[in-house]
Amino acid sequence: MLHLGQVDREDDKPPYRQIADLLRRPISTGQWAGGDRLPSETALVHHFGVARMTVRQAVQQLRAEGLVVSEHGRGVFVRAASPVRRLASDRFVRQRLHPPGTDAVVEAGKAENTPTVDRVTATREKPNPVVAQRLGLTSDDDVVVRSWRCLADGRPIATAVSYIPATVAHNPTTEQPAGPGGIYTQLADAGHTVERFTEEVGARMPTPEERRTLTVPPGVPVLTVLRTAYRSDGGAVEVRDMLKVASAYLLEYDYPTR
Amino acid sequence: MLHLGQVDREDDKPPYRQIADLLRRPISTGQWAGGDRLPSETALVHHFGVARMTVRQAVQQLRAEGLVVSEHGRGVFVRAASPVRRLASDRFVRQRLHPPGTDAVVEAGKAENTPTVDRVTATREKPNPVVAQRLGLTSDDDVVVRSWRCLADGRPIATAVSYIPATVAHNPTTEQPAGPGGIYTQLADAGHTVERFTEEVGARMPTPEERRTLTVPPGVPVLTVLRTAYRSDGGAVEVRDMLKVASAYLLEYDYPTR
DNA sequence: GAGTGGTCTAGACCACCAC
DNA sequence: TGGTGGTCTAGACCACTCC
Repeated sequence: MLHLGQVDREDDKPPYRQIADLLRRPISTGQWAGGDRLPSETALVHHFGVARMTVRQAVQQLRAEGLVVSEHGRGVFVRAASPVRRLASDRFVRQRLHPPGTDAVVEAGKAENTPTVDRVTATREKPNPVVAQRLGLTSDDDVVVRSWRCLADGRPIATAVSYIPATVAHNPTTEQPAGPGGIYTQLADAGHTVERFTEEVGARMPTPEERRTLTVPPGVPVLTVLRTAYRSDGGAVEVRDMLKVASAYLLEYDYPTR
Repeated sequence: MLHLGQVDREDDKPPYRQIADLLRRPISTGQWAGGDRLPSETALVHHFGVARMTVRQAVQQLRAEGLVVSEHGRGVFVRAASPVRRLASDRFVRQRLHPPGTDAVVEAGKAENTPTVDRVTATREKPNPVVAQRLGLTSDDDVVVRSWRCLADGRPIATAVSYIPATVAHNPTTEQPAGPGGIYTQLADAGHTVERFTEEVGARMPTPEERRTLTVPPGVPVLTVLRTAYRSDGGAVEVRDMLKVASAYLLEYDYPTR
């Protein structure tokens, strides 16, 4: 237990908040490092002299902040400060466009991250209003829809859904579930060289289903990235809807003043 | 109450999750619109035939997802889908640099948002390691630190801290707490015309203190934006550390393929 | 089997809000 | 004043993990 303080029943702040504060301190100072186990709930109950629900509420608070993760039957653990992946937009695109090979993500961090892709699907559908608007289509046109999931070292870190007008993607090579790596290259081969991207970046909490798909612990938000790719004539050739586990990504952008 | 289903005690899924699912449905379908009040806890207790703590756990789940907010003594309300602000990076910069006047943020949404700034501070400090590295300084150099808080219609939506080398900012005009609007203009006047920016964008849950400063309800993450401004000679003239309420922002970037 | 967290119950008192 | 959510208690049983 070490030096954890005590709850002050005179204080206005409710006990569960005080306990959360007391637990947060050794975490933020690094006394408890990533991976360390917190004292068990029963230990905390005895130490603070409160009911178990009160301790649980404090821990729940820390979970919501993303500071700890609890594992059923094992304990509550300080979340390891996850190595941040960098997605350098420009290099990212260059690598994707020039060597047709390598896919996924360029990262500046440790090289042991092995990016893989699974859950690849490819269908032909009518576009939803947002996609239709961005691609300059009507709801009668067809779009080729591809989706996949990105993993690093086998752990899911992102999902993506790509929409391409059927008039652009009717080329058989792009019709196959080609994986994310080659889409822009294939578009270029088909005469649709991408010249410019826009990205709209936001963040929110994942839905329970997204949490399952990405296996993110509670308290970690997702970055939402909606990318549109344009040809030099200004026509949009792809809309890509991406969801990235926030703790695994740092998006990098570089732009001139004018 | 309408058509809310019932809990299936045979189901593996614990009752509180089932209840959360049942409550989520009318919210996501729009049957309960933003601002609508959910049935009271006691009503839900009677309807589902469970203990109050079980209902509270379900509601807590929805709160963590940011779907609802609870107000002490009034009820639990569906969160209004907040009007999204757009920060168009390029226009944003152009407006700031050319007409020295207008500050804050360019937004494409409704025009009734009146951006204001408060809690402006300006000090002179030694840089922390991250800032020193980015500005190419040592920990012995001085930086001029400015911080402020951005509000829209009086509601806090972002905080920012700006670091400028004292050698750049020693000009008295930039020494004053000038507010965020004019910094780049003032730098240009002082001969440090900014040519290029990089931004690193991430997301995380706010700390309790950040929650207080930004008055964000639980369940809403913050976007972290670290911007570095460069002169044409490649020298960094400013590092700006920004925190934006995720539900109020959509960051927009536009970049070419190469 | 012992220890852990996950879930649930049936109460209790309090603070806040609207009427 | 009555209804709302906020907090707390003192139990209970379960599922999971590790030995």
